[in-house]
Amino acid sequence: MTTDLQLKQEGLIKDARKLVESYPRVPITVDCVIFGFDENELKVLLIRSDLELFKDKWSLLGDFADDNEILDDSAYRVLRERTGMDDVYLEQVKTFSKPNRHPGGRVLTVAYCSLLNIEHHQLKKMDNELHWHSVKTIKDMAFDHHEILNECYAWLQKRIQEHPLGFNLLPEKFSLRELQNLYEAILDRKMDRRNFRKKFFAMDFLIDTGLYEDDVPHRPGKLYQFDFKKYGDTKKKWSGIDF
Amino acid sequence: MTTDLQLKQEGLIKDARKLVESYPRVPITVDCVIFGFDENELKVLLIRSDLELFKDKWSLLGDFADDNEILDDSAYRVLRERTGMDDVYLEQVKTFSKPNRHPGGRVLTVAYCSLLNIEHHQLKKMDNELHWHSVKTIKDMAFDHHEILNECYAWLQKRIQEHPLGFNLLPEKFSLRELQNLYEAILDRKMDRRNFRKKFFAMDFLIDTGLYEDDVPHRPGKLYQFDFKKYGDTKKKWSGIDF
DNA sequence: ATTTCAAAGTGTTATTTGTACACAATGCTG
DNA sequence: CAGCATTGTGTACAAATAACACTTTGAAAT
Repeated sequence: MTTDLQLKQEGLIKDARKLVESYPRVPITVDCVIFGFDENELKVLLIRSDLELFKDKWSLLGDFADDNEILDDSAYRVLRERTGMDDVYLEQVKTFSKPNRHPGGRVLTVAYCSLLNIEHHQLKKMDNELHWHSVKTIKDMAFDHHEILNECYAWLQKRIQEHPLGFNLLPEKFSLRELQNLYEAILDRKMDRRNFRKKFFAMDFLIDTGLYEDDVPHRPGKLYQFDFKKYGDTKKKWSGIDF
Repeated sequence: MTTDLQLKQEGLIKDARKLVESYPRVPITVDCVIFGFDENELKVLLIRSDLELFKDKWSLLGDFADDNEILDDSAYRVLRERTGMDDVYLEQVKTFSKPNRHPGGRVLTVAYCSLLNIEHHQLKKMDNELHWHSVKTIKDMAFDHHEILNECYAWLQKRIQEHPLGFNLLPEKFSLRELQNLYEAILDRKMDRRNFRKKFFAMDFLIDTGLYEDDVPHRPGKLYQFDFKKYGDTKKKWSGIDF
């Protein structure tokens, strides 16, 4: 049964469609800034540009958005396809729209920031086009990807002081030294060991596993886990890392 | 003179263009969440939806992006066209991409947050389609605009504690009471008057104009200006409003 | 003129948080 | 079993925050 109202609705939707179709369209990509932590350095996962024009340059992991795909899903898809990992921390950071940022014409890209544990990620798909680069020294990036990286890095520095993101970059069990090394690498400054410990213990989100490091040539440190559940449940304030 | 190298370059660019052209395209809009402050309330400037389908709903100020326009410029254009104002605070907040967020088909929108002084803005263009609404009570918004508003409001709450944005919402000269009312309205909580003053004076960015309020039925307060120059020059830390 | 009112303006104290700093305990190595 | 490197811990001082009350001022009402 088709009522007048339904007919009218359909007409209005057709109008809306006509309006939308009268405007220019732009190809959309997502680019993922995938951070990892290894050898006490913050790393970013890059791929050799697949554009012949940029054949000596490194590129963020990205792809064109599929039709009717919400962009968060596009970004998860890129991660899955490239790293084989599924439950990775991911967050939208910023959209880049300079008309000439892509040599093939206007392409708008939405940058996502992602954090993963390098070791856990088995690199099944780690062909020789993919490499981890030190964030501090990487040069020669394709497109405007260096600008995107810088924005995401700045975003991360700010974000990690407000939320417990860092644990996504560490193994499930970690020592306090590893945790501090991570913070020092990301924030690019030294912190006092005693105050660092005090701060984290005061937050009360670290679970003592009862285990110890076993591959160090000195007194081994305790291993902890981050209590994601408690953090999620209590919504207790993450008191911020300021040092 | 055309060298081989130039020819090759042109070939590569053509390839790149072909690649880009093989992907789907999406219409892009910008939507501006324009905040104002009036009657001790945070307001947002909305327009009656121009879509017949949403004729009883309110819409953010937005427009489709022009060809080859960087989106920041699109947003400034929207502001200029709608409010007649040119030097308005504006910042990109987030991109929204749900495939069904627009009834006329997929439209991606980039949300911008903007702060302006309601009184200063002469509303030359203030036809009766435009209205200031209380952020706390507004309902019946078109598209996913309520979601966008909420994200921008949350963004503002966070941002105003880290940067001196609030002054964009006030007249050039303002009393401390007005400033505090602004913070209380945005952060939605009461603050201690003495500590508030102490904090702002300690930052040392308030210029005493020597003038006083003159339209109040009680002891008039001093009027201050925010020292944008000093703030910009010194990059001195904005110590944050926590109360 | 005097009183009343409402908000401006001001300081102190207690508490919490941040910072600086040093020494004993442990487990591995040779 | 001595030496080494790193873990683990506590205290004192400084700075920031939070709580709190009284005096001053100018306009309005009487």
